[in-house]
Parts: sequence; structure tokens; C-alpha cells
Amino acid sequence: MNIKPTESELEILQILWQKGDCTVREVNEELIKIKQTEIGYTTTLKLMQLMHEKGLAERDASSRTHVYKALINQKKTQKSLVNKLINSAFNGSTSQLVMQALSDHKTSAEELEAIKKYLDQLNQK
Amino acid sequence: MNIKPTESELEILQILWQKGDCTVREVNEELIKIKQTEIGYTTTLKLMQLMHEKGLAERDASSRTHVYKALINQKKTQKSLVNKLINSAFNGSTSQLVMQALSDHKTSAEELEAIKKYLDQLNQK
DNA sequence: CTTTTATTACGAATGTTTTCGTATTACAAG
DNA sequence: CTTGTAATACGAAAACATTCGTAATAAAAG
Repeated sequence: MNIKPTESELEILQILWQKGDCTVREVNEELIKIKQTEIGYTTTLKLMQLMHEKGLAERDASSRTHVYKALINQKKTQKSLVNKLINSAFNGSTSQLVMQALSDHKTSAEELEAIKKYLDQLNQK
Repeated sequence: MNIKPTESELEILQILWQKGDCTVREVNEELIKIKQTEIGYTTTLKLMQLMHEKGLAERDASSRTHVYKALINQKKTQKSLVNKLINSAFNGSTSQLVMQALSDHKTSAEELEAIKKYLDQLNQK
């Protein structure tokens, strides 16, 4: 599998995944909020049109204001990106990536607990 | 922190991190081996010159054949990339990324064990 | 010293991504 | 119907990344 949204496309996908259906204006405003910088409306429009062409998103064009929806799966995309990162920066070692991710003290006790549980579950198989 | 090597630069950094000091030819040959495809020598040269300009690598130019060395830290770069991925594709949740990474059945029992150990260690603090 | 070989320097071509201006179109308000 | 407003379509500019050809240079071989 080789899903490869660009960085901008990924930002938009995130919004679509989270919110479900969105108009260009909604996405544009959300991007501005997130990135704390001005982004022209037509810039976002163009990106979303390209995503539509590439099959990353579909759109309902029945009304004047088109409504977009992500067409690629969030989990699959995440998996693809993680694998790419493991290969391109961690010499193919999953555990190295995991430990690096955990080494930041930002991970809460609850999160650590959840991971541990998950690990136990994996071990049982 | 905002380390942002391009994809090609990251490939070269990987080689420099692993091997320490390298000439352009060494890196070029390694790239060819890894990617299983022809890459012009001057292509690699140019990339490494740019990395030098950007401060990603330094070079010893005392002899005719320059020797390059990574100037940015592997761990820091990995951390930066992981954080970027967590934010750009996992809504900022480390545990989500970790579980996604582990869900691939490619992780060996030894690796899982190592991660568990690491988790226990973190918990004790 | 001359020739061959290997290296760096430079610049340009190509490809991809991002950004936005302008034109067109549809709809709503008057 | 006319005008104003907000949306899409289109194309091109700008920014960035990748690739490589050619020239200049230094060192080694003859």
C-alpha cells in the first residue's frame, strides 16, 4: 500500500476525519485556527479540488456549496505513515520508534496504562 | 525545535549516522545499494553540498576528497519527526501512535518484551 | 610534463507542492 | 430583472525539491 498525501493534504484529511463532512469554508477556517496564520480561501479550495481529483476525497456537488468527505481510511493512512517513518528514520525498528515516542514525558499515566494493557493483549496471542 | 530535513536528506543522514564519516562516493554507493536504483554521483554530491549549506552536515575539506559528517542529532531528529507525526496524523495522541505501530504483526516477541520493560521503568518514576 | 581519472563547483532543467489572482457561475436580496 | 455576494473553475506564479550535465580543478599515472 502506498498512500501518500502531501503535508497540506494530510492537514485537511485530519479535519475531514474529525468533523466528517465539511465545506471548503469550514476547512479553511479550521486551518487558519490551527495554524494561526492567514490562508487564502482559494488556496484551500484548490487543495481540496486536487484531493478530489486524486481520489483522496469525494464531494457532494448537488448544492451550490460543495461538501467534502475523506475517501481514504484514517487507520490505513496512519499505518502507512508510521511504517514509512519506521523505515526512513528508525532503521526499520518498531520498538525504537515506540520507545522514542514514549520517552517524551508528555505521555500520561492513563495512556501508559492503556498501552500496557494493549501489550498484554498482544502477548497472549 | 523545528528540524526539517527533506526525504532525500533524511536518507543521507541515516547513512551518516550509521557510518559516521563518509565521502560522497560512499554515500552514493550506499544509496544505490539501499534503493536498488541508479543515482548519479553528482546528484548525491549536490544534495550533500546543500546539506552542508543548510547546516545539516559539516565537511572536512582539508583533503581533496571531502568527508562529511551529520551535524544534527539522530535522537533529536527522530523525536522531532515522531512529534510531527503524532500531531499531523494522530491528533496529538502518543498512545494512539504507539498502538498503531504495534498493531502490525511485524513486531517480534523480543521487541514487545523490551517495550514492556521500558514501560515498567517509566511507571516507576 | 602530459594524460587520465576522480573530485568538486555551478547552474540549469524537471518535477512537485503550495499559493493565489481573476473569471465565471449560481443564488439571494432588492 | 438587476445587483451584490459567495461559491467554484482555471491557470499561472512562486517556492521547494530532485536530478544531472558540463566545466573547472586537483591528484595520480605514465
